[in-house]
Amino acid sequence: MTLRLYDTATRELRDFEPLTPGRVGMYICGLTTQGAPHIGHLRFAVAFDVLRRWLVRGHGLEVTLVRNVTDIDDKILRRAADTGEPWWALSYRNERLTSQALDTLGVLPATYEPRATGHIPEMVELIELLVDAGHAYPAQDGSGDVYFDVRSWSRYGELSNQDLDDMVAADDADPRGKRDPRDFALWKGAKGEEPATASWPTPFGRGRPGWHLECSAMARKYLGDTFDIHGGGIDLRFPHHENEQAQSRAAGLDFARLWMHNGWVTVQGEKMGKSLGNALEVSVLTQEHSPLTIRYFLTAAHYRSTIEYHPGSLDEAESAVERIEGFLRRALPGVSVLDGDVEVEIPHDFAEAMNDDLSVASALAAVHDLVRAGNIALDEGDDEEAADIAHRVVAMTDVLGINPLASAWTGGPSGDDAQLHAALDALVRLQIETREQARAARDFETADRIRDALTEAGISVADTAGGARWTLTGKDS
RNA sequence: GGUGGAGUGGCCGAGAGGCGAGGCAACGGCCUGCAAAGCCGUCUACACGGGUUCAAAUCCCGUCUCCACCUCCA
Repeated sequence: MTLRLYDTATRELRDFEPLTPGRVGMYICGLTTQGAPHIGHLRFAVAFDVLRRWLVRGHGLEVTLVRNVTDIDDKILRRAADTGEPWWALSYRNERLTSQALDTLGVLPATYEPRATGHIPEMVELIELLVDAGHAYPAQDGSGDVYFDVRSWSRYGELSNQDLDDMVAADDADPRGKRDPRDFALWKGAKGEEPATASWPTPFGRGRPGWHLECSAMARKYLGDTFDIHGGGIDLRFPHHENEQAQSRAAGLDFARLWMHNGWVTVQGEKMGKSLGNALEVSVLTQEHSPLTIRYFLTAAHYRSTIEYHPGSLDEAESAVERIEGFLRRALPGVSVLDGDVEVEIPHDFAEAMNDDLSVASALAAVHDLVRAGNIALDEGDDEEAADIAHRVVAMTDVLGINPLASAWTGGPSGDDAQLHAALDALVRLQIETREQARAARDFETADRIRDALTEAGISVADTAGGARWTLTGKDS
């Protein structure tokens, strides 16, 4: 089956064919280090994590995923100056926060995460290519800036389908030294008020990278002059990605073959912003909801759609997750951790949905349909069929990164957690045994008292045909 | 002004000419000592106005509303 993906550049679905058979090179932008990330910032990583998993699991491809870290820019320098913290400390602190948040959400690690500041020579090389080709020039005002000459590149605007003459120049753009106000900085000359640590020596003088150049340079270094997929948030389409593509192509590189952009997380219809951002940091949300619930919420809609966040969104996601997990726990008693098994066949309707530009919502419908079928099998006492279905559900949810039995959420079968769980299990079983005896004697008062006490302690007990089953739900439930 | 996208049942959210996606919530039933879970059923929706068609949420024309980007935003 062919994977079809929507290409922002051509605005149509295209059959995906890797440049090199069996291998895929992906570059995704967006890991911000200006501040702590909220779930809106993390959506791109979740969206492309699903793509990456499907390329591997559904198509047997070997994926090289490069996720850049733009660890220096105007905003970082400004914020650092405001607080007195060194810019590199601020940037690294936020990079670590973001990495932790991604780990929490079960996003698989990138193959590599290059930092802009570690690739100055590669950028210089690219600038020299552009200057030699007549597509870039040093600022005429002696500022040390080097600009890309948009008028020299007739294909400028091809990614975002815009005509240069229709663009509105930014009000705050400083036209000094530029041939055209829309020219953008490849390199920024050092300014007196900026810290010495924020500049590097180059043939054009001391300075620091412009915003877009690092991606062109790093994608080229790790993925080659041409690579398969470039992704990021829809807001990056212009100017960031347009400029990346312009400078790379003007330098004679083919650059990305397919562009993918994810939609927003909105709150009351508006792009999630700083004012709400603090309340929606992963570390805050995990106080009320499991990481899996948050991941489910971010995964469940199509990657190009906006996701509307409202109070209650995560409660709904939690119910859906519990439905899937509840089935797996019943169908696979005694199995506490189960990662996807490549031997298990992925159902066709699921695969077709995923191949249709990652139609996750349809794929999830396939999951839920199968969960229902599995629950029916359990009701009918067909444990073998139920277990078989459960393995398929694990395989499907694993592709989406929302497998409730994945070791990513449980921390694995070994270690302190496992020991604690085993100890707790022994204690709870004693209680359940006492309760069973009471129930057998029709002493429901005692039975309910035991169940209530366990519930109070955050342990829920449910009677099933196969005996009582307990789960740790926390004191809220 | 330019570019891209959206408006679907109580809520979230798919679909893109003809079989009621799915989830959440609610209500009724089955099961259960009770509960939880599960299963069955109910709630038959596509911004508005025209048009094309045997058939339109889906195609065409027009209108309204909303969101995003237009040079350092996931």
